[in-house]
Amino acid sequence: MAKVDTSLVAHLPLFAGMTPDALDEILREARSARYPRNSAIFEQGADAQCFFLLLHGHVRAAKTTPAGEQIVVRYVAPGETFGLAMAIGAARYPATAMAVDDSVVLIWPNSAWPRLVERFPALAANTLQTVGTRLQESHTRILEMSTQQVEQRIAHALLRLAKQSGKKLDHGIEIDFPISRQDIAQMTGTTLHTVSRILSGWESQGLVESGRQRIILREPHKIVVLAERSADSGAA
Amino acid sequence: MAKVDTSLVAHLPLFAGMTPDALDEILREARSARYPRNSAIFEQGADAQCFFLLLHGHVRAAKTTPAGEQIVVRYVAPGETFGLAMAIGAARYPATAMAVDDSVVLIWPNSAWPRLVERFPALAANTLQTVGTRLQESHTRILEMSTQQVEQRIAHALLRLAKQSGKKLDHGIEIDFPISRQDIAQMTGTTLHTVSRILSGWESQGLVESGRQRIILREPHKIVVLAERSADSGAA
DNA sequence: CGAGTAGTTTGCGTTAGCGCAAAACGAGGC
DNA sequence: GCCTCGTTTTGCGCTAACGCAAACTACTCG
Repeated sequence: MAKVDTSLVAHLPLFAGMTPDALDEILREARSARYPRNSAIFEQGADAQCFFLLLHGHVRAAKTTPAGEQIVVRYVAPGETFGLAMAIGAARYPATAMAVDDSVVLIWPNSAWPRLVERFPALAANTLQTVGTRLQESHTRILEMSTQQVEQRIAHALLRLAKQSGKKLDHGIEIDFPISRQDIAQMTGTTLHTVSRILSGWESQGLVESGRQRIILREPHKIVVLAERSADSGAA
Repeated sequence: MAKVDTSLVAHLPLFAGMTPDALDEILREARSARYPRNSAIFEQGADAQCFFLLLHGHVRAAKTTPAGEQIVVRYVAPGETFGLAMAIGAARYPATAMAVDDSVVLIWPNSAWPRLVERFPALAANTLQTVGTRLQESHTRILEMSTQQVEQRIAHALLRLAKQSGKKLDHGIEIDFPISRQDIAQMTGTTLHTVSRILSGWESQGLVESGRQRIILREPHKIVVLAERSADSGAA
């Protein structure tokens, strides 16, 4: 098994406040794996046997209803953990994780978690912080879904993606992984039709440039205005 | 300051796996306080200086938009913690907490948290579990808001409240604290008008009995059916 | 290079649920 | 016992967004 270079991950929040030795010891318990684009990393409902740290690529976590409808829980960016079912006391994965781009991950067996936490309590504290942050983001999303209309929710979603995984171009910010209208719909609680209509509208106003699984924000500032305007303030 | 009886709280998930001595030491750092009905415990945006454990009563955590709209994040039941801003790395409270019934809480200064966690790592692990559970519930709520219609969401919300804070009566289950149509609307992402219409409908079918800030589920089983039926299956 | 497939756009009819407004109700205070 | 105020109910019109269907586009694979 190839050794993981500690310098690549030392700065991550997960490892905040740890000595190089500690980090080394933690990394020794992990193996790494590569998942090609569109391959599943784990399935919702499966026994949770590992937890993951994304090194390269992008992963989509999605939840499916009994009726087969899906929502996107989040997109995982490099440096973030996912599949923490065991840390939060779940025996099964509550969502499906799929690589949306060729991805490289570190994998720890869940059996290592209790031992690591005992030896390095900072691990639990750091994880608590990230889970807490996600909880807050979740609440923000609920607030948006309750109070804003679709156009604003889409604006917020794209801005968040741009912030998390945006690649600066000279003519705007490109979202750095393949994402479909359907995906955006599943992030915002709407339909791909409505997303398509709204993006078409924005495109004709020069706010975005978009194509097949590809979105470039050309006028991020104007999209911020869209996102923040309150329900009543109308169009031109 | 009155000493807190350890036997009342020893069984709580927060203190799982702790010795009586440890528990005693933790409780020594807390003070208790009483909040009358409809009084605020902390306000969204205020400096987070304490965290809380609810002993008696019920507390509503709500988030407000800049425009003044509110959503209910959750209702806190006795035995649950709230106001954990610091544990999850936030300097300010992300929501407002208000006692919906006369309530008694334990209060720790945030300054005690790092020390307690260092001395009792199980505290961080236990908190991680509860925060993780809340995160999952949050995701479930997003899933519901995205895929279900209002009637089903209300059904789910009431069933959850009944499970968490239901009082068994011989003719049904009563939700054990004052809750208005507006509150339910803010839990489900709809308006008090729509909630009122739907509850009226249920009342005339004998599914619930409800009045001013008071709801009794008369036919919980039939409400479960409502909650679970998929979008297409129509009415009689 | 050509067929097939997955993603996107767009038109059109429908509707769930909103928003306003007004009336009815009920609990608590004086 | 009467008045007041907050909650609930209900009618009515409206519209944002859905859902279906069909056309269009652009990768991918053979």
